[in-house]
Amino acid sequence: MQPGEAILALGALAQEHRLALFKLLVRAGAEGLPAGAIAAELDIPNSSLSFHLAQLNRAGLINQTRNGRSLVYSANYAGMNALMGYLMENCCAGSTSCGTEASCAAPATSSSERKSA
Amino acid sequence: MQPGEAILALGALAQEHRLALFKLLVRAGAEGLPAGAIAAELDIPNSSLSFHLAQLNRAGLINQTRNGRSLVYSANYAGMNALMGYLMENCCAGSTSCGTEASCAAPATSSSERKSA
DNA sequence: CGCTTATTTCGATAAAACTCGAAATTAACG
DNA sequence: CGTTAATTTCGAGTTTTATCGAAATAAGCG
Repeated sequence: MQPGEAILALGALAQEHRLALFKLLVRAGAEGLPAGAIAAELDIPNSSLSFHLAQLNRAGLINQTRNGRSLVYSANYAGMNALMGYLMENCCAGSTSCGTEASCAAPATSSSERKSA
Repeated sequence: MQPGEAILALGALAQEHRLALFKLLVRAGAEGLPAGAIAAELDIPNSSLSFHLAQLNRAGLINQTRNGRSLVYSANYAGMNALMGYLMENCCAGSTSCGTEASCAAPATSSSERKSA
């Protein structure tokens, strides 16, 4: 993951309605929810919701599929996990004493990401 | 963690310079780095850096201590982990089949959850 | 096929965030 | 205690982001 992608994802989540929306989809699981149901649940005008859905989608945090007339959105767990890994990579510069101190609790996979992941 | 806190933290990280700054501190580990060294490393004017440091500090993502004349900043790993846990809490509404599918890979500890799931 | 419904795009407005030089502050050092 | 070094606050200009109604699009349904 590159800095620009992480900023896109973080910025997508750093907004009241979008955070509520993402967490709603996280709770909903793989089935996801149609846009209309989300708008009703969050009490947001359709046009505003569409804007926010586009942001989350562009950031790779949600997926879109069609079911009949409805567009169904679901959380992209892989994207989320990639983001979290990126934030903690190279924690403490990989020092071994770090993970043992309840810091760097995240998986210190480091894995030296390829540039073109 | 409450939504407002999460938004503050996510917004703090959703910015080019602040993300670079945070990751710099994550790499630096518990020792941290003085403000001046950070400004030099990131090539940001002192006044701009101060603005960004304040944002990260307010979001609970970094700590500040004094060492001689320098103010030393370090990553707050606990704050970071709290944020990541919040984002994935109630993943798939707690269904057991979820964690096994490479979704919800984050620890579904739901440790500090109160009643309000 | 046309009709219906779900969702997105457009446009204008309002609000918030970023930048950075200069001045002010703060604390250590001699 | 004055001086100096490190950092923050202030102010003004620029850029980005959020909001939402109305109109347009797209796709299923009968």
